Amino acid sequence: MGIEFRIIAEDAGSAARVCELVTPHGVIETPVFMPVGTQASVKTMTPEELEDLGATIILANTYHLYLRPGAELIREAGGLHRFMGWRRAILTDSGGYQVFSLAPLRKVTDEGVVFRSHIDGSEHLFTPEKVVAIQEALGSDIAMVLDECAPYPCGLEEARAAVERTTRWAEQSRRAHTASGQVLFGIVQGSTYPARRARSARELAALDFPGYGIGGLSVGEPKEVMYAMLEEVIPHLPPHKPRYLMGVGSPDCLVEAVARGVDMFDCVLPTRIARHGTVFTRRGRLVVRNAVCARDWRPLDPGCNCYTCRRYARAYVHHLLKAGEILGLRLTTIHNLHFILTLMREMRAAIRGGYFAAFREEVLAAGNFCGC
RNA sequence: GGAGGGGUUCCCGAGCGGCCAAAGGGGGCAGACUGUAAAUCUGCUGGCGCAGCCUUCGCUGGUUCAAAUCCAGCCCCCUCCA
Repeated sequence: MGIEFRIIAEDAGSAARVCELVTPHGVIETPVFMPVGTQASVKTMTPEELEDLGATIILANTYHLYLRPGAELIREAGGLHRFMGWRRAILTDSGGYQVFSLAPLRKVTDEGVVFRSHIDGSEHLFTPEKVVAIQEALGSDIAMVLDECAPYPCGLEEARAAVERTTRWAEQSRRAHTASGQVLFGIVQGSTYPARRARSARELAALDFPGYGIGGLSVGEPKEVMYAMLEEVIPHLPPHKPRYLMGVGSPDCLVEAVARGVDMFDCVLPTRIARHGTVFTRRGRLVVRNAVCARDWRPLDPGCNCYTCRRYARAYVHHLLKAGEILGLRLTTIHNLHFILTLMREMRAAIRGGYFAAFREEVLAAGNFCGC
């Protein structure tokens, strides 16, 4: 029940590395960014477009797919890949994040999480075992254990309870997981407490998962705190296993996390802000929705060779966005995913080529990408 | 020609003597967004030397301490009847 994970190159000046992760649906080069397709769809994108953009793995969500259309239906379809027409790899998140994002609609107990459906209000109990079973039915390549994602800020006692529960649930999940062709990752928690983080990492490492998620970060804490937590956690994780920083996202955070040894990422930021009218450029963020772009005939990011930038001016994309045209959402999404996926490709090349330090400086010089 | 109804801040539209610079939408302007309850959410939207003052509710006069609100005349618009 292992997973093939090879280290291809390591940066001399940091913990950054290039690896290959072998899945039943292709080999993934890391550091990798996984576009988020919560409901079996990366919003506005077709699978073909995602392939063209160079995505090798995407993310889907257990909680959402369980509620609609249901795990059984997806099993009937022949699994998530066939259901959605995506040939490459899929990672399913457990629903642990919904513990955080749907806080008003759920109750956490030692047994699991009871959610009141955000769709129809019905109650559903998610236990670690059940969440594993759902993901086995979905047939993703990588499944995640149910965890308790604590909010920020979070008191020490609350954080401690959440980690202990998460670790206990991880053990139960590990035992419950039987699917071949799918691997299950554990998740490190511990809020912003170094000792909790380190302990969580050690305990999970002892459970010998094929990979490790680092969760409960980028939930509102300062970036420096997030970086500090990574430095606390990663030394305790086995070097020959993939490390996945869950929910991160912005270009600067990506390089900084890679420099600290993270291999995998997912984030809604590029796709969400795209739909809301903001795009990434080499010089920072650009709000195409704003009036300055109304008569701007340049592409979103001069020098970018994505489909959008090759064909359209800011003025046109601005108009589409103002007019509420669906194409506008698609064009900005294509651009932002291209930007992030290209950033990751360049980062891998930089690590391999021995110039990661310079590359990192260059990305940080572009400024603050997530507005905080 | 006759009978009704109506003209409100960028647009639609409420208000029908003071609590009205005027509800609510829309539009506009800006902000937020990091394992997606998110094509969403938040703020601002007459001017100024801004705890106050000035200009604004078709136009012109008038009544009143006080009018977008009442009266008179005029100008437009809509519906119906001839």
